[in-house]
Amino acid sequence: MNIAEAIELLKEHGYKTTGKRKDILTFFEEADGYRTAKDLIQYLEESYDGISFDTVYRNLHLYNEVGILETTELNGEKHFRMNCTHHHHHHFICKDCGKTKEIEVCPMNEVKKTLHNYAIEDHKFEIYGLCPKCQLA
Amino acid sequence: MNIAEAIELLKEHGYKTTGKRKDILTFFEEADGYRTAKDLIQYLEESYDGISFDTVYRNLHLYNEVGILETTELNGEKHFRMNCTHHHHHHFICKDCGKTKEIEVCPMNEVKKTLHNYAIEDHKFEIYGLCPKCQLA
DNA sequence: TATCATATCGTAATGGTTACGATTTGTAAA
DNA sequence: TTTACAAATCGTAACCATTACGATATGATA
Repeated sequence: MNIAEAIELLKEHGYKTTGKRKDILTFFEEADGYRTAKDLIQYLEESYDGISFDTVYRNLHLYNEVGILETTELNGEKHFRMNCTHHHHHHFICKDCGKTKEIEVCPMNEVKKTLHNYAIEDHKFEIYGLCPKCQLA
Repeated sequence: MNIAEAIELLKEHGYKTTGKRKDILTFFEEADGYRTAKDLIQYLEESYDGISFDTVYRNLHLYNEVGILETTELNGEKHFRMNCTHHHHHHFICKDCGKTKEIEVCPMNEVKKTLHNYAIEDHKFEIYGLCPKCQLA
């Protein structure tokens, strides 16, 4: 998902294009990994003095709903990243910088065989640790 | 992990055995699935009027540290269950009742092959949905 | 049974998130 | 281009799970 696609998606859903919304997209495009609401607020405050929590959280939820962002919970805090739409995969997540590496392995087909009569709605497979760069730092 | 093992484990680590600590163990043994701090407080208040948050959370953390409980985060709230010590496995978790079913599949060996130079510290593989009982209810 | 480290209490503080009335601003129609 | 209005944002308070702390009570050991 890139910025142009995201703006198009918002328009399709009838949402307005505002400066802040564009800046939020820019932030996540540059981030290339998971970021928190706090990270985003810090970024936006450079351009907008006194940005409202309401604006930040409302847009994060909106973006998540329409599929621009995906989210995961780490240490009691929600983290967001640009959605990878192309195909199903999972992530290695660096605990230090938040950057992710795609993992192609998904064991769900195998798992489904062992879960007769269970209604599977969702699954989460994440690997945590330090990326090569952050090990050196 | 059963209650006797857990109490033994606490003693080994030099922690005292109190009525509340035993009751917390009873709660989780009967629970047979993931429960929140709130659930536990509700249970303890039946026997102890005005139980302190401090007591509840301190003991939950303690139990997690010594390996009596394992924990996961669902919907922004920490959930705890008795630790399954016997072997490495993952869980299907029912969104309704919190009960779990063990999943023997673990794709980490395969994943490790694709993560050269990454320092893997941890991983999470969980399946969410409704168990057979909760689908009927 | 005396001692003392540990456990608990009562409650306030913290941190992330949500909510809301008032105000501003894109957008599309006139 | 102006108007009209729904949507977006602001400023701030409330919410909820969790953490923290000084004072008090209580298991465990000697």
